[in-house]
Amino acid sequence: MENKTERFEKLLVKNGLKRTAPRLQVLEILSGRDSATSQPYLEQVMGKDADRVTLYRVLQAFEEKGIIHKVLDQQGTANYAICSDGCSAHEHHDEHVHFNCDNCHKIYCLDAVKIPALKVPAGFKVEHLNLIATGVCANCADKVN
Amino acid sequence: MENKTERFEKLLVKNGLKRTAPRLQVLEILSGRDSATSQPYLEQVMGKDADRVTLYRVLQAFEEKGIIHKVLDQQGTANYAICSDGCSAHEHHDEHVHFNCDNCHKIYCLDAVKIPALKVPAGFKVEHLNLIATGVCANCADKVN
DNA sequence: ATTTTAAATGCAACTGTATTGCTTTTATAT
DNA sequence: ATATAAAAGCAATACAGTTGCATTTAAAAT
Repeated sequence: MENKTERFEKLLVKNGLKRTAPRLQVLEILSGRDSATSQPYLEQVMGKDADRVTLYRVLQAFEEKGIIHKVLDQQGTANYAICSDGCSAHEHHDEHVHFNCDNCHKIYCLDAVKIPALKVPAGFKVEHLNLIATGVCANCADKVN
Repeated sequence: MENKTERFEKLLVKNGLKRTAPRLQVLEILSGRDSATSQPYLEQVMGKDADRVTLYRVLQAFEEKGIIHKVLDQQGTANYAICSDGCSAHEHHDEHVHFNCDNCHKIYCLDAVKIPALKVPAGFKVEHLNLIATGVCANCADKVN
């Protein structure tokens, strides 16, 4: 079995992106997390390994190539999670529900929960659906009484 | 028939808020719009009639009293729209779908379109649902051919 | 009508997220 | 080994939103 770094390197090359240290490190971090990740978080854990601006640009490049997808938290901060298979630069297939925990503020991708189709008023043309549920996540259920 | 300003004044008093010029003016503006409104927009149209901070505080007070509800646009900026009847400080009943136009960037409240109930994984407890559809609105349909 | 007072406004400074322009470095192709 | 286009680094800036504090004012009390 090939190791993780090799997989990430192939992923970059496949998308026409150079194999650089900041990019590999971001992929490493994102893949090790169970919830969506923001630039400020990456900046904090990576310290001087990467410039603030580099992180923003890495995230933007990954999103454009369909490697990660963006979801805003309740403060309006962008958070990113690795896309499930089937996403590409041309088309994102990430129309699953996101869950925003009021307690720990993590954002989970509920990949199994799809967003139902919607009937909108005449004239409106829906391109994408974005459903964010807020509440208490499974990990916090105990702590919150 | 009582005039609009009288209605707004009663609305403020009913919610224990003083009848001030900035508040009345914000209600006036919000009621005259067909889409959700941001602080920066209010600041722009009101000019020196109200301080930036005052507008933020007015919007916050209105939201707490259930007079308006908040919806984030795709950039994460807060936008506000007047609540339909039935909202109060204790409970918001604004779980309708919001529509974010990719062309004019307006945010519409589709009051008629309710968010369907959702089945989430065990352990997660859903408190609120927030569904934003993006695409092209009825007004822009022609322009975008 | 005048005074009192709690609430609201205005102003200045600040925080945090994100972006832009430009220079330097580096991965990859030649 | 060299050339070059892409990426990273750095500085400055934009923009939404917040906080602390002094001043003003709506509404209540006298």
